[in-house]
Parts: sequence; structure tokens; C-alpha cells
Amino acid sequence: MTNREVAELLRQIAELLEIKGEIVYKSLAYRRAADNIEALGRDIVEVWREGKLRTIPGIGEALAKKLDELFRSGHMEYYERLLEEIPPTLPSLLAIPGVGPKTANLLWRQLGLLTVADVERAARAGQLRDLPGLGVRSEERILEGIESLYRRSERIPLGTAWPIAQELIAALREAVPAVHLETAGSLRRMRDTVGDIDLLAAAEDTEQVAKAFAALPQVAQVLGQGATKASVRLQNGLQVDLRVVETRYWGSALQYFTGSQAHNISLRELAQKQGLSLSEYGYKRGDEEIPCATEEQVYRLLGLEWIPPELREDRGEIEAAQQGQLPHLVAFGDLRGDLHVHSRWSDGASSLEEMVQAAVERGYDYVAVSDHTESLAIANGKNWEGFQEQRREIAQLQARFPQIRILQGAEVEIKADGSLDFPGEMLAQLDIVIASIHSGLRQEEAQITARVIKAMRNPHVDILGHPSGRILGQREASAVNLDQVIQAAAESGTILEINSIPDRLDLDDVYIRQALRKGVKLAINSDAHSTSGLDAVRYGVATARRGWARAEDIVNTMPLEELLTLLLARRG
DNA sequence: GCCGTTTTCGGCCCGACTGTTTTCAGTCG
Repeated sequence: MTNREVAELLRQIAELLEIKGEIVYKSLAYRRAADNIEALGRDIVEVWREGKLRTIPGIGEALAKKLDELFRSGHMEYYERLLEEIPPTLPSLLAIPGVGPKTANLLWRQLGLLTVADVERAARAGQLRDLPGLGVRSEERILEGIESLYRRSERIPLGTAWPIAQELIAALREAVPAVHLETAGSLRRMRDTVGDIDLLAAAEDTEQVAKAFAALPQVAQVLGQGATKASVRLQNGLQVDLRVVETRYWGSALQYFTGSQAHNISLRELAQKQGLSLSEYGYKRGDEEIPCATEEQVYRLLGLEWIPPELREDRGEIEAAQQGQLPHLVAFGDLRGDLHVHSRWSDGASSLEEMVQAAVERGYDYVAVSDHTESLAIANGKNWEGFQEQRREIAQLQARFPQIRILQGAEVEIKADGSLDFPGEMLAQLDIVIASIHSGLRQEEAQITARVIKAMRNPHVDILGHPSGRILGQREASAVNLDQVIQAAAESGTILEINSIPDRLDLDDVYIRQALRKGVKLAINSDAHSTSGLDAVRYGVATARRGWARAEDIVNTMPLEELLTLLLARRG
């Protein structure tokens, strides 16, 4: 079972327990355990085999026992018993905005409703208004909730949301004076996908800002607007929430609205131990109010360093901040080159010269052109002859662009049996070799893992490209066991790629962190297929930061000579 | 169900909003 599957099971149990009416802390415990399993970065079944389940935060005696039964037998009796008590479809009602566990229970017990369609039918027939605690308004609200559920859009990739948010911020700045204006929520934490766009402003006249926001030309529909907030839907369907606070609350509010929720809960628990209560309005000690104008103040009052938003997921950052052990995270400006770009030689839209020119404009010291190889015919992959021809063009360009070093690379296909498109003596003539999988992604775990590791052990392979193969919103990661891939990388010295294409972001934050724990080196690559694609590294850097990466963990922050020495050493 | 520089038992985050309520329960982020 994958970590995600185990986490999903625990979350289902949490929902069933809520509907059943168990004390809320029990379901909270299941959710916390689920979150921590998902953020583990290693195979939970492995942890179980080592007998170390209890070392995972949030897993105590009872959960360890249940998971042990699950991994041993494939069943969890507790879960199966719950499903006999509570109809399995009932948790689906919780997806209706406005319907929580109490209402779901009520709808089931009183009217026998089991699905969203059941609820819709009953609501339209006017059967909900007479239930205890509900009325006509509730019935309407539930119907509205069902309609919005049908319309509900998927989470959107960071790479889609981020530029839109920047554009809105610029437009709002133009329209109205605000002292502060920033993104908040999962967008500020740079999660790989976001549910909506959250913006936060501080101003003297809060209502003026909310009004100006609702009146922006990008806005298609105003969902709600008051003195301190506005919710809108954009022309492109995205929902954006803006909140406006007084300047003296800026720090407290920005901290609060950035989240994550788990991070905030842990922070408030810490505050509580120190006799303080923390909210978006700052601290309270008894009747004394302590608003914070900066985020630094929020953290400092608890004895913490300021925590970068990308780390705020309650994955140990608070403890690290307490001890002054937060990592100095890699930054955009640390990158000295890009090791994975394409050109018109394979499936790129820009010429080699245009790509080199664009890399120069970005201030890079080096760029590796890594076009596809022959068996990826769909991407116009080139044979060895093609690469030799390309080398002559690179030599000519190099003479014209002395300010940047142009490396010849290749994105070599890992074939179904783990062999590569080119033999060793050819690969040895390239400056850098990225090995990637683009086909046979459905192989089962053992096969695809062995295939990838075989390629990694090839001394001519420098980098493993987009290791999981996921495409956000379209394709799940392959079955490859990243635990074993990371272990193999640690042993062979293979560099793992953080592919920056917005719907890849692969490796993801969780496995980046695990790779770093094992001392594996990473490369933040754009995988650009046109000149503008080079800027995607912004998202790769953000993902690296979410994985706690420092500049020294990323090979393309190195000066050219150092990088070349590293590559040579690896090839022996 | 978890967990311990106040605890191995008794706690477990905070505030806003809404609707159904005469003081609060449920939901949400």
C-alpha cells in the first residue's frame, strides 16, 4: 500500500467517526496521523517492517496496532465494523458546502438519505425544512451547496495561479492605496496546487480596498463584498478571496491567513503553554492585547525565528525554529545555470541560439541543451548522428557567446528493460546526461523500480529526470518506489531532478526532503521547450524550498568548474 | 486516539458566520 492510500483510509475512518458522533478529538487524531504519513517521505510499509510505526508523530499504541493488522493481513477489522454501522456512501455528503457530520447523520437517520442525489431530491421536495434544527433557509443553503458542488473546479496548478495573483496585485495597487498587499494561503506557501487564490491587504480605509478589488476589470462576478473582505470569480472561473485588515494587525493577519491550518494549530498550542492566546488579531494575555504589525513579531514572541512560508506545514519547522535550526533555503538568485532545456533540434519551439540568448539574458553562467533521443519519436528525438551535427552548431554558438558555457546534454530514454538509447561510448562524449522515462509508465512497482535503478547505476547517467512521472491533474505518479530510488541515488551519486514544469514539479516537496536526509544532490531544471519556459524554475525553486533544500544541496547553484568536477568524478 | 519543562489522566486552536435559536450548535477556514 502507498502512503497516500493509507492516509486516505485513515481519513475515511475520521469522517465515519465524525458522522457516528464520536468525540471530535478522535477523528482529529486519525487526520493528524494521515497528514504525517503523507509527509513521511518514505514507504510506511518499510517503517512498519522495521517495527518503527510508533516513531511517526500522531501514531500511538492503538493506531500502530490497527496498521500492523492492515499490513499483515490486508484488512482492518475496526474499519470494516465501522462500515457496517455507517453506510459507506455517507461521507460523500460532507462534500456539500454547509453540510457537516451532524447534518449528514441527521439526513441519514431521519430520512434515510445516503447520497448527494438523495439529498437533492429531498431538498427539492421540501422535506428538509421540518427536520430538527433545520429550516427553510437551511434547505435553500443545502441546495445552493449541491449546485456549487456540481460546478466546483479542481485544484489549479501553482504555475497557473501565481501569475494571475501577481497581475491582480499589480492592478489593485494601481487602483487604490494600500499599505501592504500580498498573497496568502497555500499560494504564499507555494503548494504545487491551490484551491483558490487568497490575497491579504492592510490599509487605513479597508472598505475602499475591498470595493476597488470587486470593481477590477478581471472580475466576472462578485460573490460577496463587505467592509473587510470580498470574494469574486474571475473571467477565467477562478475564485479569489481578498481580506483587508488594519495596519496594526498586518503581521498577525498575514501569519494567520498564510496557514497552513496544521501549522497554526501547533503555533497556538505553543502559545497556550506560555499563557497566551493567538488569533488573526495577535496575542492575548488575559485582557491584555498584543497585536503584531509584522510576522517576525508573531514568531519572536514565542521564541521562534521567522519561518519561511514554504515550510509552514507542521512538518517539524516549529521545533527547528525553536532551536534556531531552520535551514537557509535556496533562493531564485542562487541558480547559476539550467541543466535541462530543449531546442528545435527535438521538440522545442525555439532555436538553439534563441535558447542560449535567453539563458544569457537571465544571467546564467552555463546552460545545458538536453534534447530528446531517438526512441522518443513523438518528441522528434534525434539519433547519434543528429547529436554530432548539433555539437557543431554548439561550437559555433559558443564562439559567439563567450559569456556563457554551452553544455551539450541529452535527455536519454530509459527503455522498458532499463537500457538506454545510446551506448556508453557515445554518452561519454556528452557533457551531461539526463535519463528519463516517457513510456511504459504503467509497469508495476518492482519492474519499473528495477528499470530506473538500472539506469541510475549507469556511470554515464548524471541526472534522473522527473523521477515520479506525475502530471498534476492528469496522470498519477508511476508505481516507481521512490524510497528505493533515493537510496540508489545515495549509493550511486546520481543527481535527482526537480523538474520545474508547473504541472510536473517532480520530485515533489516530500521526497525532496527525504532525498536530502540521505545526502542526495538535486538539480532544479526548467525543462524549457521555449525561451519563456526558462522562467519556470521559479516554481522549481519554490518546491525545493518546501522540501527544505539549501543552495548547497542544488548542483546548479555551483560555479561551472565545480559542477564539471563533480560530473567527472561521478563518471570515474 | 494522542501525548506530557504544569499531566500516564485530562487536556486537546481560534474566531466568524449562519440559522435556529431565547443562549447555542454547526460549519468553515
